[in-house]
Amino acid sequence: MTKKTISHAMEDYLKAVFELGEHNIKTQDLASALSVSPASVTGMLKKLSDLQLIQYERYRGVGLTPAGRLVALETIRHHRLLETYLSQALGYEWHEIHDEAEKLEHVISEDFEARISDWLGDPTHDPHGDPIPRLDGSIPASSGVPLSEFDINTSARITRITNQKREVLRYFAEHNLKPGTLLSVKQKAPFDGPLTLELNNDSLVLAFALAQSIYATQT
Amino acid sequence: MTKKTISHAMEDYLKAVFELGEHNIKTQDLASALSVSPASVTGMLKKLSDLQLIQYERYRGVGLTPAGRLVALETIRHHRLLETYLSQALGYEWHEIHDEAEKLEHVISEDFEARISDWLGDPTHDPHGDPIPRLDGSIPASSGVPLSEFDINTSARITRITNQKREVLRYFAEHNLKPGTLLSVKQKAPFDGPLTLELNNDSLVLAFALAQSIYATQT
DNA sequence: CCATCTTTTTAGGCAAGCCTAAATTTATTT
DNA sequence: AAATAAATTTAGGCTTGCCTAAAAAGATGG
Repeated sequence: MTKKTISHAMEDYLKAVFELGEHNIKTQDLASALSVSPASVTGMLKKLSDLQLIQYERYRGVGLTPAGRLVALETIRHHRLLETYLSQALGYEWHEIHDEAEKLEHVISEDFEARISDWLGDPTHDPHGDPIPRLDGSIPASSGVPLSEFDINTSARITRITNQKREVLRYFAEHNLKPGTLLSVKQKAPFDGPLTLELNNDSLVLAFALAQSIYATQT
Repeated sequence: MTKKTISHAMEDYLKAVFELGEHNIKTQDLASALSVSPASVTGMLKKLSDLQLIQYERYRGVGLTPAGRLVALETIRHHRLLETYLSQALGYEWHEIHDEAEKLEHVISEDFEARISDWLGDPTHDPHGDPIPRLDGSIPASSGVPLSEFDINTSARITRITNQKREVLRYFAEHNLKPGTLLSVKQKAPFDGPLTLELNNDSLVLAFALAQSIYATQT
């Protein structure tokens, strides 16, 4: 069991491959996901391939090996546990947690990970509703469909927010659009137009694209 | 106010200069403190000097500028707040906190720092009794003299442990030799020989060198 | 005061990760 | 099927932070 050294940059690449779909990921997708040039991606892919963390044939896409998948999941587990901890233990606002977690995720020990998971009661989902991978690499189930797909006049409970943009998250937070919140879809304008929601005894009009990033289950 | 970028390595160098006494620090001292070659130290000193963080003339010693001192204190503040937080919020054992804090100190945001300081009630000293520098760069006062200097049959309260070695800290922790603990010095063998202490209704014989790293005030 | 010893610096290198510019390969269009 | 376009890789460079080996400066003792 020779545990190779995996750099922070490598963790970021593996995480990005996972988040882009695990298989058949293209150089350019990684480049833009990581804000790095395509040439840099090629270089790193070679290293990751040598370490057997990805499957890579030049000019074809790239995919995670089981070992690489585990590293990605471990990193994501760190990230989501940290987000949850920052939010619950230190009172971070919901839209502020991402950047701090992004820096800490590469640095914390397994011991730290275990302690915050324990403190939190081994949560299965983070404040955005994203599932927190388990130590064995399995992923807790998530429920819900995008709000944009709901029928008119149905009540729903938000389960997950997939939008990552700071400003959008801040806006969502302001309007209490976060996991757990109850609402109902009042109107849907045609041709993928805005939805009119009712929540907090108030009504809110939401762009279609934003409604696509809010998942909910019918109640 | 052009805030230059200061790398983690630079923070470590500045912290080391501070901890070695702030002024007249020699290349070799830094090299061994940082487990790095003397040549590497020279290289880094040049960079820090260009950034006006240290005063440096080749072949002479090195000292901190006011700006460098602030960076060092900021880093130490992070470290000691983290040690305190890990210990109090996450139940870390007293001897386990150093390594984790060492990694986190370079990564946390000012916001994180403020939040844990607040959670802790703005503590002035960390679990080892080391003072936590304030935001303005001032350093809370510490009291106590080494146990080795106490007279026989005096009672004392431990205020600080300056020993850094993991195994020693573990040993101290086992015997409850930590800040706050009450004890009395029963015997002192001559020629800097071991001290016999009484604490926890038990007696303990302690090497002179170890007693030098335990500070206490008379009670 | 000079020869030796120690400390420090210079010189030259290496690995990570990134870059741009120039091939090269694959994909698409006509 | 060629021509063009797009994606990817190669080539060559840069910075950071470390290294070793050799040169230079400073300290010391006879």
